[in-house]
Amino acid sequence: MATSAYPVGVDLEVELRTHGYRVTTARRVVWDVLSAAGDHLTAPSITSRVHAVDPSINGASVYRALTLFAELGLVRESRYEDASTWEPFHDDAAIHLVCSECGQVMHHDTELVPRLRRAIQVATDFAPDEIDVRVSGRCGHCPAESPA
Amino acid sequence: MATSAYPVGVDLEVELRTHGYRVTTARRVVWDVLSAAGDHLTAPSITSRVHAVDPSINGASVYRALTLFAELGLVRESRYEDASTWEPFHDDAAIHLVCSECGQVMHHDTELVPRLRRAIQVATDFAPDEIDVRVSGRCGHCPAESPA
DNA sequence: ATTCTTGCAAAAGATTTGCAGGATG
DNA sequence: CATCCTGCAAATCTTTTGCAAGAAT
Repeated sequence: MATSAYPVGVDLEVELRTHGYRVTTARRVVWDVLSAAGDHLTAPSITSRVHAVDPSINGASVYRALTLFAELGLVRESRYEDASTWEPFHDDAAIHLVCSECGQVMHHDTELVPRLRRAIQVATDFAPDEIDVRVSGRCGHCPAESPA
Repeated sequence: MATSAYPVGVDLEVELRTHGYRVTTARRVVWDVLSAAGDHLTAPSITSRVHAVDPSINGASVYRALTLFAELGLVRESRYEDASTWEPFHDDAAIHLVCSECGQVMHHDTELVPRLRRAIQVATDFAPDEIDVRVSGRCGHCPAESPA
């Protein structure tokens, strides 16, 4: 059950080299973790996943990789006030379905997002930029709550 | 220019007393900050706003109040992995419009949210619970970027 | 008066930074 | 082989918890 719902479509090595940065193990592993995860992750959770792959990679390097990726526009850092979560940049129309049971995250494309954008433009004086939709619930693989 | 876009509609004192908790200054101030803010806030930002009102309230009490409010269902704690933000509980259909310029947050009700819920139910095997929509952009009061 | 809550302080966890050695181009 | 990156460790900031004193009922 691969979780990757990300059409990654970004060659990390090319991106790094193009901008004069070096391709290193730490950066590759962090990128792999982000690509595989499919949803916003906090730095600590990214770090622990990175460690599962290669425990020799230091936490500080994870932070440095994330910061770099953000500068390159490869990941999006969501700052809800001052708490950060990170995920690979992806199209607006993809919304997040987060299963409360198993933590699995799916992406779902729907024209309702562009539609929502237009609705906002028409109904308000707000000029929308990014739209972030997150839905919690139960995925198809997790059994419905049995009556206790 | 009141920011409060929240139809609060909750009497904190009643909620507390009903459940056997005491009405204290700390709890009242934290509640006021949340009600006035209008969007997800992290604990540190809540704490600093609380301190602006009453510096004698300890940071630990802010955390304890938030935890209590969450248990009472008065606020919603959004956990994106392990980072938390808090806001007063409100109806699903209200989406967040966050101005990147001035930080102002507006709520906007739209039937597209319930519609989105139905669309998910129909198109996927995911059973949606809470839907959280956040839109960044520029509000009507902030001037469009002038060509540099 | 009773006991729930708070403030304080210390502990545990998250994030940033300086520096010397190691890997990359 | 020049220098970019990393690991380490220390510093800083966020969040949690124990305990005795202070408030709310």
